[in-house]
Amino acid sequence: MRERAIGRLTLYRRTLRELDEKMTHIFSHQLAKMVGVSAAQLRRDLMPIGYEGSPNRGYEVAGLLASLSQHLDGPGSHTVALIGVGNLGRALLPYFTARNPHLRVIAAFDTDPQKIDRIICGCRVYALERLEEVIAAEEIKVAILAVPRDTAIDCAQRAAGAGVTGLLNFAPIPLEVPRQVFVENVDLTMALEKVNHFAQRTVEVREADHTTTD
Amino acid sequence: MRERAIGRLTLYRRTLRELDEKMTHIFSHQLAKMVGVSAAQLRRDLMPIGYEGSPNRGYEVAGLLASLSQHLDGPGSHTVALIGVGNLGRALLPYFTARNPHLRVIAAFDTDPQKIDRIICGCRVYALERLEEVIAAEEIKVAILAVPRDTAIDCAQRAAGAGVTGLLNFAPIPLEVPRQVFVENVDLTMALEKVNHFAQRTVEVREADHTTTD
DNA sequence: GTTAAATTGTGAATCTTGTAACGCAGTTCA
DNA sequence: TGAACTGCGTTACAAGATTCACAATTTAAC
Repeated sequence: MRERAIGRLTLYRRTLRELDEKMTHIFSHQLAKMVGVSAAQLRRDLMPIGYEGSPNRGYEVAGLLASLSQHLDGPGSHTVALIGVGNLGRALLPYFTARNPHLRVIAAFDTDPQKIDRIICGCRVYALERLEEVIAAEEIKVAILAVPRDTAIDCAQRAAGAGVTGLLNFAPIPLEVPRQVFVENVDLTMALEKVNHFAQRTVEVREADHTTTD
Repeated sequence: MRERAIGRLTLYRRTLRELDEKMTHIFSHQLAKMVGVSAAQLRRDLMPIGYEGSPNRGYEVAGLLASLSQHLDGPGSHTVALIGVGNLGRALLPYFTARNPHLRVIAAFDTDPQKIDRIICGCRVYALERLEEVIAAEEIKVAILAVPRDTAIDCAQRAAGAGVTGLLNFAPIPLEVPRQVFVENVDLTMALEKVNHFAQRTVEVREADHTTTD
């Protein structure tokens, strides 16, 4: 399925989870508004998962939820490793732990001896040398990469070699991994600079508007 | 200009900044590889900014850098506000401060009395009530929204009302702001779940491969 | 049982994004 | 000098995503 759509499916699921006890049915336009997409897009996204709503009653919340989860989660483990426990890593740990009980971060890795063997948010920090060992033993398939840029490529390759098939990469550098490994890049600096660009442009537009209407 | 392309322009600039002292010229395919895009796409992205490279010598690093910055940064202030100094906010502050000297986070806001008036990473934390006042006084145009979901919409509206025209939103909820305000949503939970989905799928594919080749 | 209202699922159209191809201009080397 | 490279800028094309529009369908009301 198309990548963007999968991302939105997770949003639908998250929203539905909160609705689950409040209502039994929901219309596409209602759910769409809560998530911030158009109703047409939501319906199109749902098409491939095969769950059908009924006209005049919409989707059954529980049923759609189950159907979404079945499609989103595979048969695998749903455990995650965090590589790099720096500033960002230490923030991501409680962030994900608090939000998603289904996806547990069960192992972290760092080179700092101060951090090794400590337990943060219920997650043990291992020495980076033990990356392959622990990932293989726990059969972890997903890793969050929050290491400095210079070590990112190496860490990614080692993780992939140990069996990881999905990477959430915060390092601003293209990773080099086998094609079957899925990589999602999150570049926060890029995002902020992009916002800045359009924010500045809006200032110009506003000023232009001002002068023309003046 | 197209939104995706602007994001890539920031990547080109960032990479060029590091190259600036190492080499005077660079070819499109070299820079493209460092950033992780195709050479054709890079050249295409550069088209609208009007900077011309020369065949057989490529682009002049310093010149392209200047041209990029001129197009990316507007005439405005280049200052940023951080709204919400929780786990994520406290991590983002040093993250952005360390990485981008051009884009300075100069004000943070929170409701926690413990944090108010403290200075973190050279950035003062104000009471949330003073949001409008400080943003207007400092003429801040860009804000990072790292508050709990329930307060995000309200904070966004207040920021927009005070003159902010660009928002980097980490709250997993659609904001309601005037159309001219640019919003970039970063949903970390969605990103991780997306990675998980494709990681699990890869496991299936691998197993399928295994059985067929077996 | 029939009608009316509302919503779904989906084909077609539109818009956006990425890729490939190609002419052109410098540069090098004979 | 000119012939052959090499890489740039641009245009044309393909792929992908989003929106539009509407027939089909279900329920509620009468």
